[in-house]
Amino acid sequence: VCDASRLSQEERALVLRETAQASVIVLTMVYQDGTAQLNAEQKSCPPVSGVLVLLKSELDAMESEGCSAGLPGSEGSGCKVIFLKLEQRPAWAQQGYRQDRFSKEMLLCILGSAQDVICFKAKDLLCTALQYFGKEISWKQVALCRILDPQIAAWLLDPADTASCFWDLVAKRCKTRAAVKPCAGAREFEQQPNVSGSLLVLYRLMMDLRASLQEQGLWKLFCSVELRLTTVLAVMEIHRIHVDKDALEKTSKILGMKLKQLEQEAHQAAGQQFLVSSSSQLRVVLFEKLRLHERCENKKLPKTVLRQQQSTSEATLMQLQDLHPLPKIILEYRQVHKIKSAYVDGILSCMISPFYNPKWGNTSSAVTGPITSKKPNIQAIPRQSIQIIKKQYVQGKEPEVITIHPRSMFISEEGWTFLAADFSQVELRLLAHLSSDPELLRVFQEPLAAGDVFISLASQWKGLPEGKLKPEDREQAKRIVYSVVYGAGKERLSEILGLTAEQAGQFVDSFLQKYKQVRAFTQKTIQQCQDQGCVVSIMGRRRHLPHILSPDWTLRNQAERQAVNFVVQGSAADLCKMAMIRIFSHIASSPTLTARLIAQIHDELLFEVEDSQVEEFAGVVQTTMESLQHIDCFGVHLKVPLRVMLSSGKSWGSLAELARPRSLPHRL
DNA sequence: TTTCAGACGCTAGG
DNA sequence: CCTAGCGTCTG
Repeated sequence: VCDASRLSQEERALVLRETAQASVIVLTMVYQDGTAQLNAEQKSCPPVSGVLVLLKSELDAMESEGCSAGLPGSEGSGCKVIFLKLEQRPAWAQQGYRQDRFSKEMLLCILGSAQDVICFKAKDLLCTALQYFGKEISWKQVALCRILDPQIAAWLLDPADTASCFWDLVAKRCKTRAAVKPCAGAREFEQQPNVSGSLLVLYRLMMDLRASLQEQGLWKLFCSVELRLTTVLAVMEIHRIHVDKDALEKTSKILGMKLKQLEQEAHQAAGQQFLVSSSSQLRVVLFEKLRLHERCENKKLPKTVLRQQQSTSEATLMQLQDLHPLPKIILEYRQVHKIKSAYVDGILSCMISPFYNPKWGNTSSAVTGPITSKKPNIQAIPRQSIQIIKKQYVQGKEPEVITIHPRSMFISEEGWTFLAADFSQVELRLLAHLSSDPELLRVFQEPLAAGDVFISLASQWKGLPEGKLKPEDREQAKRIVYSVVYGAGKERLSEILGLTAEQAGQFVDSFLQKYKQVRAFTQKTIQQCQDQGCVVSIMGRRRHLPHILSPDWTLRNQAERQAVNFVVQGSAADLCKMAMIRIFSHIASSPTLTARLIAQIHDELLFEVEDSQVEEFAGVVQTTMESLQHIDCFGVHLKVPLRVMLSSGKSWGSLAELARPRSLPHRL
């Protein structure tokens, strides 16, 4: 290993030339505690010390076949390992800029081109690199980079096996492993300080994974979706969102007071002290002390899944609220408590600097394929605001009503605007496409599709004109549709709808009667899963469901629902990922556009756009997203058009719908 | 006796 | 159906 800081000017130039010409580059980050990205799962991420770069100038087929002796220490010809020191220094201390500059130059050389690079946990590396570059280099300069990440490759091969550490992956996926380390256990090998040897193993691992991906026809999906998404996510993660910290702190206090007040009310209603947030204590009060369940024997109260006890869930409390004041109080308590703990205090604890900036992590490893957000979970921040009535104890003052909306705490920067683009009813549209149900297709294909889909669906289903429908009809139609999409049974639906299982079952039946092909699609999917052991999404993503043939009725039924659910949800995830990539590329290749992707809330993309570019960019987003009806390279041709709703505003909580540009008619 | 990880319950999002 | 995350309760 050669330390870049010890190289002479001439040697550095040579290394840069070699980098540009290298056939393969393998990278890993090294942390200040001496561990690397390849070491076992680290809980806390220690500060970065640098990057190890392995340059491989010639791609010898022999080696990847496993024919060479290939002991980790004795790299064959054409290999060079360089250590790049990466240290964040305060701006005033940038004196050692020479070495600094070389590291940056080198990294840019590696990440700025489109050559193949291999890195385990590529997104982390990209994030640190981007942060290291700071403002000197625009993210657009690394927008084209392609980092092959074995973790993602393995996940694509089998989404079920949870993200394992590097050495587990090697053990599981490396066919040439025997040649690499004849008898040593992974642990022992891991202890070895020979990181450059590990880099060679990393290279082999990726080659083997590539072979598996190619065998299974997943290579294209890997390269043109997952790989490119890594960059999109890294750039998104670097961007910081402005949060109104003062307002958050203020609401935290208000909510705290409200909780105390509700707690007292609950104690009073119950006639005793108890821990309101504890479901087990609440169970005792509701069913042993007050015996409320005896007063509603006609209704079936839900039980907890594992212990078959009386549940205290929302569904139960809703049914009990006419019998006693307590359930209502608990419901409100829980709602307020949830908002306070997860979305106000939770966000506050995620903020780093005293002023603002929440950071959001993003992993690409969930079973169904969608991206998920963490710390805070931006995807689960309540859509609607809640009303809080603050009692005034000062004489003569009216009770004050306060609205609390966690989303409105997210504010755009000065001179910038939030733009949200929402794929309307993607899942339902996909269901229409996948099932080819004529009635369902008609809902979307008719020119009147400009209206509310659920209203037309409800009217079609119930045989009533749209004007005669009540809002409940729409809501019911929506819930039934999604429970069918999600594969929920009638028991589950009855809970959601607050009806008996029989009634719910009737609804589902009458729905499936009207849309016959939907049931056919469900059965076809299950059949396919039974035949092949897996189901496939619209762009070729797979999920293996071994339980589909299980003799256990519960397991098999679950697998059947998962199969159907995966095809619809997984395909929706595909479309959203594709949308992110396309829009990202568009911005990256535009010299003027500066819009940044901030968050993805499943079927909604949230951008921060310079005020002057909102109109132009809105057009780009809409055309790009709606054009995903046809994705030629994946053979995707949806039978229904895709619709995108746009809205914009200065805060995430107050977005106003944007008029649809004239140039984009409702239908082509 | 105290502490802490893991199981369980609930609910926000889609 | 599948996420994340907060809170109790248990051993």
